[in-house]
Amino acid sequence: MKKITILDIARELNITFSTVARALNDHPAISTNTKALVRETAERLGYTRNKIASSLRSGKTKVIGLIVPRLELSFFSSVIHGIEHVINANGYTLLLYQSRESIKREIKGIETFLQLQVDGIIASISLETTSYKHFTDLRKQKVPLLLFDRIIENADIPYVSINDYKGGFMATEHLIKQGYKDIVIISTNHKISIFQERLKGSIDALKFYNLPIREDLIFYGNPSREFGESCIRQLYQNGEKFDGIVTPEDYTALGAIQALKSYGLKVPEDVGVIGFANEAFGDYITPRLTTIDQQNIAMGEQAASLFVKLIKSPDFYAQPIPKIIIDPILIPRESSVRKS
Amino acid sequence: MKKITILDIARELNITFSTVARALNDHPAISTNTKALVRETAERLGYTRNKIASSLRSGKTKVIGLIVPRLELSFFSSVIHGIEHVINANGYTLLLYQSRESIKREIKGIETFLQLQVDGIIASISLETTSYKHFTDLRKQKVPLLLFDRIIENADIPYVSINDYKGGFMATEHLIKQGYKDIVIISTNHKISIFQERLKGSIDALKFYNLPIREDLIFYGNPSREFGESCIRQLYQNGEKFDGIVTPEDYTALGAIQALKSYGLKVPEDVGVIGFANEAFGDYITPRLTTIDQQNIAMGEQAASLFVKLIKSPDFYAQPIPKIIIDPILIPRESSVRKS
DNA sequence: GTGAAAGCGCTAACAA
DNA sequence: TTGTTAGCGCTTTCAC
Repeated sequence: MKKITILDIARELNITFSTVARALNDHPAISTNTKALVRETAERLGYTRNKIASSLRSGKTKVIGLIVPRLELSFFSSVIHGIEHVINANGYTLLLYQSRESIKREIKGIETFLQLQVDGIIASISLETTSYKHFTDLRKQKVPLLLFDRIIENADIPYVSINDYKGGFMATEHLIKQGYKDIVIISTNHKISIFQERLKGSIDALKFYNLPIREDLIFYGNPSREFGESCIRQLYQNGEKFDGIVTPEDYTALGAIQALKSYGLKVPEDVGVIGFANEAFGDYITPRLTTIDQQNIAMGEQAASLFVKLIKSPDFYAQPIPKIIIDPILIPRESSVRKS
Repeated sequence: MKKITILDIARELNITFSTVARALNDHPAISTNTKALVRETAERLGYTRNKIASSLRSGKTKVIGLIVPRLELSFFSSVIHGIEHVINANGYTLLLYQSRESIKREIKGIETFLQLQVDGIIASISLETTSYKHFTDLRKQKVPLLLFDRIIENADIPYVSINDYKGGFMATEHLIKQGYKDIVIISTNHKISIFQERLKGSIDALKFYNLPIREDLIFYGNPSREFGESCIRQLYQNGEKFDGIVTPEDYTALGAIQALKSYGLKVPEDVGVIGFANEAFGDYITPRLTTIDQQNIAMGEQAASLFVKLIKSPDFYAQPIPKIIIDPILIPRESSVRKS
């Protein structure tokens, strides 16, 4: 079964292939009659437009490359939900690449996307990423790039993210208002801005409420269940007095809760715990995890909408570079709310 | 900054563009010297191969379309992990489309993929899918198609899945062996084979162990947390006697456990619960959820490997159509194991 | 309202 | 070992 092209349709109707092409593209100068005829014949012959050919000619692929660290985080899968929705509605398709938190793979993904002539790239950087050349180069090459969540500040690249500083502040303030006083801050040793901002927010909340900033109650590591557990273990072994835990993301909070339970400490009665990111599992565990929601689907939709809007403008990188900052939302659940 | 093509490299070196093309493709007939020169110049000028042009010419895009119902299920994101790994190692890229359990979107995805001239499609069908024309048509058009997990039987389409019958049997047998006697089977009203097989397995396990098959203890609905809850509610309201719950997937099990807890029933002491699919959250909840693991990453890798192997053969659909059936693995956790 | 013709950047058969 | 040439299927400009 040979593939049908516009030439086959043209032959069938005794017209030229350029008329067919125009008819299929709904060109205004083609008569309604011809259009109908062409469409009917296309349908009958089982024609499928070859987008590769049209992309080569037009220089547009209508494909957008998406780089995410990993799909296993429900945060990213929900953002993708939002992105895909808007992107598809605008006639684009998503090409997916997972960096798996590796800068090497991140670079590889960009390279692949460029070869495939994507119309642009949407990305959230890997935890490992500290050099940004592969992203700033895109700007130089005038390849549309938009970052979300894990963004790069001051790089003249448009982005959509939440106010992580505020998120960190809110989380910590929430624990304070619930009456927790000796608050442990678990942070990370990754340089990416979101975690730095959350930490700043937490520290400022302590200051704001006149609580001491104790360096021995601040932990830096690789955000994960294991790290959450290990922090609690250390606190316990050192006999530290503490009653609140602020974490950089939900998995760390999960590990912390599990470790606390294993030491016979009750959450939230003895220790209050708050996560960050509103991963789906937080609603299922016992106690249900208080966390900060990042409006995932909205973030995805806004990122995609902004991207689509910018890509239509003559210069994607025209100043001023738009940045959308979404408000974080506190989701109070059991892990931090003492029944009085 | 104009895009660099092989012509620019050729001009720079005073050779023809076809020599450049050959050098870049490591053609054996080109001297090592020329190759080095070409590569160096390409690098220096910042050349990026235009895969769209090469695809148009060669008829191969090295892109594989992937259709999954939804990324939010950790099952699918892990399978993708496996698929992406193998696919990338073989020089392919993944184009992603989520059907969101809608047959309409599923058809749309296939259409998009065909227009983009993907080299093949890997898919797991939506819950809604009962007519398979859009898939069997692919076979007619000789477009490589491989299904995984949610497959179509007897359609002469290669697939990779687990032995769902065995999984259903194992799950039910496990409860029986743990001493549960009045076993509720929650199944679905979806026609897709995996759920039908799991149900058959469950029923056969009851038969095998001489337990009665009670139609009033079998539920059919849309697998979800809500459905799990509603089943328990009905059982409770009808005053049914039961002590074991077999579910079609983990979210239904989660809902069941939450409902049981709300009625003051203890899991696993009063009622044993087993899920299916080994979703990530099962390990985090209280009690930890016993489930059936589908070897997600391995399934992805095997699916991708088989696909890559078949696509290299002269006829993707050569008989006999290969089918890989992976063994399910029982993951006993707290929700079904009575401490004696 | 439709036709003619050029060309996007590359691959590959055929020459030399 | 390298050059010449013809397209892949479409978009698009210029004619008429």
